[in-house]
Amino acid sequence: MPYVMVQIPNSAVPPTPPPRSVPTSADVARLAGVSRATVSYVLNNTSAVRISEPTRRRVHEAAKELGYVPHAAARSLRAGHSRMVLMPAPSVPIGPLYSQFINELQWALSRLDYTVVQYASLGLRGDEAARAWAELRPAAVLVPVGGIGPEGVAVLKRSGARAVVTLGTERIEGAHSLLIDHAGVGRAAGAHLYARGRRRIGVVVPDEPGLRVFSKPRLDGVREALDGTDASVTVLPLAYDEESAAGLAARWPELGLDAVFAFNDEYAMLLMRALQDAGVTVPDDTAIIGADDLVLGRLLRPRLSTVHIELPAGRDLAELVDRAVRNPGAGVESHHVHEATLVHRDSS
Amino acid sequence: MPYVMVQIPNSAVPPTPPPRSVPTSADVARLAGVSRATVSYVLNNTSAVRISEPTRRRVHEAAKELGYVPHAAARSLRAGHSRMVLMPAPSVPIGPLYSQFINELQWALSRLDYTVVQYASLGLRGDEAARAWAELRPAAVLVPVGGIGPEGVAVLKRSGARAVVTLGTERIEGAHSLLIDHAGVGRAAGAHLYARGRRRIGVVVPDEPGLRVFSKPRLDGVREALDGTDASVTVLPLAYDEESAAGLAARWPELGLDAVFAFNDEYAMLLMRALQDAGVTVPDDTAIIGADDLVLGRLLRPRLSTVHIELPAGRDLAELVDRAVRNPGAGVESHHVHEATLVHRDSS
DNA sequence: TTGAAAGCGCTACCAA
DNA sequence: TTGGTAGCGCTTTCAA
Repeated sequence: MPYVMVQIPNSAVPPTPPPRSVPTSADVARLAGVSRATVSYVLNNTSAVRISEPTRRRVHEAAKELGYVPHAAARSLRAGHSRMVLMPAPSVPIGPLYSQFINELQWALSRLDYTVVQYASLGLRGDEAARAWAELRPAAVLVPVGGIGPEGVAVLKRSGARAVVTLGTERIEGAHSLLIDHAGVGRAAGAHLYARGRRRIGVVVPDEPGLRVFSKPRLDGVREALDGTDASVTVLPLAYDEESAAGLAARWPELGLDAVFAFNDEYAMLLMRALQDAGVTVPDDTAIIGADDLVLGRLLRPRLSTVHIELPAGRDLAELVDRAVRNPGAGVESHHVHEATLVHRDSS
Repeated sequence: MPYVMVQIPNSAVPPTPPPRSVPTSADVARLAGVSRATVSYVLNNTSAVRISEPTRRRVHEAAKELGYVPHAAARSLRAGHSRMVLMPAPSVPIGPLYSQFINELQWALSRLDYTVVQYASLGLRGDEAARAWAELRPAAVLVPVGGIGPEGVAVLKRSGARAVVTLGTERIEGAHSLLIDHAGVGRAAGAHLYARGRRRIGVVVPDEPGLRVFSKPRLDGVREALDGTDASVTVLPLAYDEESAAGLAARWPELGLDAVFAFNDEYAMLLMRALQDAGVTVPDDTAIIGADDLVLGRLLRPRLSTVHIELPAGRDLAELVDRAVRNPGAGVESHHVHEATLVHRDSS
């Protein structure tokens, strides 16, 4: 273990106070001298029923004294539904762009009074994951990318999910789909490099399998843009470490590339450094373009060209979810996220 | 809205198949022609009871046909406990170091058959957050940093949490505490800069309030290391954008600093670029050191000195949680995470 | 204004 | 080997 015990041997601590069991609303009722119904009315501010002020006070005091906290599972079991929005937790560290987006989204959903929960379904494949999510009976499920198919959507809907929203490159049957145009990112990059006179174009594809969902359509986009031209596309596998980058840079002369689309700005930075260390001049020998328009791209020299992609605003997506939850009967919608736009700086 | 509807107007879709209600184990029992008890035995592989093979088959088939998925809330209500480990979702994009750590941890806990859930408690302050978490009746709660106090821990324990583990700079009464030595990071940086002959030392403190929990102890560490010496410490507030960095760099001559500890590698990169653009030479005019030992530090020129900090391995932490859950009566433990170690490269 | 009681879906005890 | 059933904690209808 990389750490070291430092304090409080087990025996030095009073063996936990009398393992008094968790207080329930019945306990509160007993202590306040009222019925469980009254407790529920008071604590939920039920407007259909008027409770006298003294009673209210007694209930609140009893609840506070016992440290009563309602039991969400019991409540939603009784209610027959929950206000939980479930998202699978990303299984690989996703970049700052998506972290930011997820935060915004969580914030917006909280404002709409949803309980947002990221569920780690690491081992699970396809439908297994959907089933695991369904066990929690969420009101809505928001799948960032490629983690679900039509059968998964069906499982969730059958078990009461009022909305399934996917966020990715393709439309999923039965789900609201937000289509992010990753292919468009590749197209923009490819077209730009071509327009700048480049013809032998490399495309970085991260080794990280979790990034495949992004890298595949981006690569396809480059191919599309260059299809029917005299330009060639070379796939360049790359791990996110110096050795891998140096290895790639060492092969640069034999590859004979005059441009590279580096998947995103972070990989672009990695590769650009390795190329520069190997004596390749950017952009004269080889042009480089990244994607995602991160801050770090502006800090590089030469400044990094990139493809900016607009993710849906957290608020808008939260509203889509809310609409879908409130009106699950309505048809499924598909939206296209704004197009990718090219940001030309000095590296291309 | 930054996106555009593209397909399937509401009216073009069959208004969702008859909103058949969610199948329960009773439905499965009915279809299979057995009792609910038998269904439960079969689906849970209850070993204390032997069910005939034909019956098992009938139950499994019925379950599959109905698309039955058990209801987690009902189950844990009945069981009186859950295997949920709850972590608050970070409210600001936390760096790659912590993302990586959280992933590892989730993986390790999944292996131990826990359901790991990140809960977004964005609006909530202090005890409110603890109460919200307690409503879910998690078996354990893992609070990455400064998001809980002793009262919060008490609330959670009262409502059945068998373990509360904190991960931060200080020990919290009643919780298992993993102490990460952020002050040690600052101390290492400060001592290093002093040893390199620097005396007028700046310390970057990010404007981002969510990073305060890290930046405060790191700053304190620098002060500790320099206390009683002839060196001075200057606090440098900085936002993570180019303008803020350029503004700071413009004031550099009047600040007269010969070294700066830049909070972490990302802020170091930002500041280093701004300083270089302003004509400040690194490390001759001003030494820079970062922290967290990210890949990007090795990609800068000069290569960035940094402070490496070893986070607990996900597996070890998962085992600590498991131990605590299985034996909640035992005393609370505090552990020190490994010390910060200095990585000297070219920027200092 | 308050209380009694049913029932959400599930599991586990006890009987058959 | 299988079924009946109580009860987990909560809300809500109906009566008092």
